[in-house]
Amino acid sequence: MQEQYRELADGEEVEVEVAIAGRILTRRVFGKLAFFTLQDETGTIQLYLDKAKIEAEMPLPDAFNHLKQLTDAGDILGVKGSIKRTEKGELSVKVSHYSILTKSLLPLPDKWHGLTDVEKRYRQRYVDLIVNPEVQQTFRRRALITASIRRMLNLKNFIEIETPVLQSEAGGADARPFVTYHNTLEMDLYLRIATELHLKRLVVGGFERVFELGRIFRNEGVSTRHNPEFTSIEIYQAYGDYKEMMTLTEEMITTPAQEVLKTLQITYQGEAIDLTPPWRRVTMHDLVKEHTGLDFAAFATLEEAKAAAKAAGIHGTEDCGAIGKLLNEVFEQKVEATLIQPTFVIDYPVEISPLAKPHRSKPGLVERFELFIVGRETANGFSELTDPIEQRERLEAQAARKAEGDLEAQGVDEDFLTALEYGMPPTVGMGMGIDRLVMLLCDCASIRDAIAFPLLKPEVGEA
RNA sequence: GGGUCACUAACUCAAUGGUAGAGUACUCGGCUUUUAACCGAUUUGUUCCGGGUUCGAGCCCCGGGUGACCCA
Repeated sequence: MQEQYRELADGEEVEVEVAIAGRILTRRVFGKLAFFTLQDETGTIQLYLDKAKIEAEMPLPDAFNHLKQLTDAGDILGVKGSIKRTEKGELSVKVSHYSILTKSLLPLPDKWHGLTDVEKRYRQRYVDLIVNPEVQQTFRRRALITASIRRMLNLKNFIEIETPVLQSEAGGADARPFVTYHNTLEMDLYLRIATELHLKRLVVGGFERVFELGRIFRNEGVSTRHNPEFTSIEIYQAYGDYKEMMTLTEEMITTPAQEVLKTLQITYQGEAIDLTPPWRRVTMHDLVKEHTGLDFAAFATLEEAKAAAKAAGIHGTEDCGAIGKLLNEVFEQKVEATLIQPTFVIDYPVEISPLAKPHRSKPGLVERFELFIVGRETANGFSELTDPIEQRERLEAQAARKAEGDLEAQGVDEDFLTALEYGMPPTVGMGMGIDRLVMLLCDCASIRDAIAFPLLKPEVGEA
């Protein structure tokens, strides 16, 4: 409505009948005249409430005083009237009829300072949404972003299939699962920690382009970048390789950026980010060399590499039992935080990539990429291991760690191995955290600003 | 897991170890062009919880809770 009557001059009126409803945000009341600010989903508009007009039009005696006395900020009001831009330039609905639709029993937070207590904003998100319009905008954008990704993938003939949340074996990632119990089956079930193993079953079944955008659960701590339930997208493409998947990953971020933000030049926490593709693709070896001078291709032994890394100021080198792990350690300590602009780090050591297929030409490496933006891992993809025998060995190694007490290790998913034994086509897969993507595109400092109802401990005396 | 900080009225915030306060909101009165309207009046409390020190604790000490930030 603000848009529709943009051209209306100050003091000018239009004889149309409009009807709107919304929440009263502020009230400015005089003897025989009042101004309310009304908010609905699309924005705010002023109500011009003239005693003479209302009482001429409404049958209720003393209608104006009723309105003055019975309404508070926070109430939901429906009105009919005409359009007028006031002498002070504020577009208003000149009210002829009103109806109090819902009474608010609790007062709204301070109209000037608003609700700033972070804890209260998360605990009572409904109040946060009423008084902080930018919060609504984030969740509106989040919905548009996921819709955009789905639309784009559907156009490329990817289909979304929902896979089980309740699983008898939680696999596909290294993480502690949530455990629950099925009463009639008398068995423990786990909430999924990834969608990977079921989506791969679908690839075996003949779905060549499949994805799922959905909630997964990991039984871990809470921080500005972690919420125990979060949303991921995993996507699998048969007969594709990691280079194609990198291009698709670019599109999965630039498409929503372009459609929702209308730009590829974004700002995250004051840092300018250019999303214009193609993004830099660089090997982990080259990046480490670039930032530290260490050339891991030149080291003949683990001991030699450790000594060099230690000299370069890397800590925790003793825990690295393989050259690949050491390389990754150096990468994490010296390179990761510097990758502000979108960068695909490629060709990972096999030691830290248990589910990825060996590199076609570089021994000891796998065809894997991770996407970094603002120093954070944003996506992870690789050509999938399809060999059922090797997969069994790797899962059994995991199960052994689990038996030794590693709570994040996976068990053996026998049915998944059976699926692989029927034969899985060469496939590339990719996973991306939707909450972190929303954080990036909506400039959220905390993951809690990208999740409507983040997990909080109950307050004492509550619940 | 470790460290730092915060928690006082519905909201935003004050209060040297000495009577718990202001603004907003709410309630009442006045006002026909406001934009945090204004003017006047009234009211608003488990100072996060539990101990301790003290003649006296919102403030100091110990323990706990919730949250924020940083680190691992």
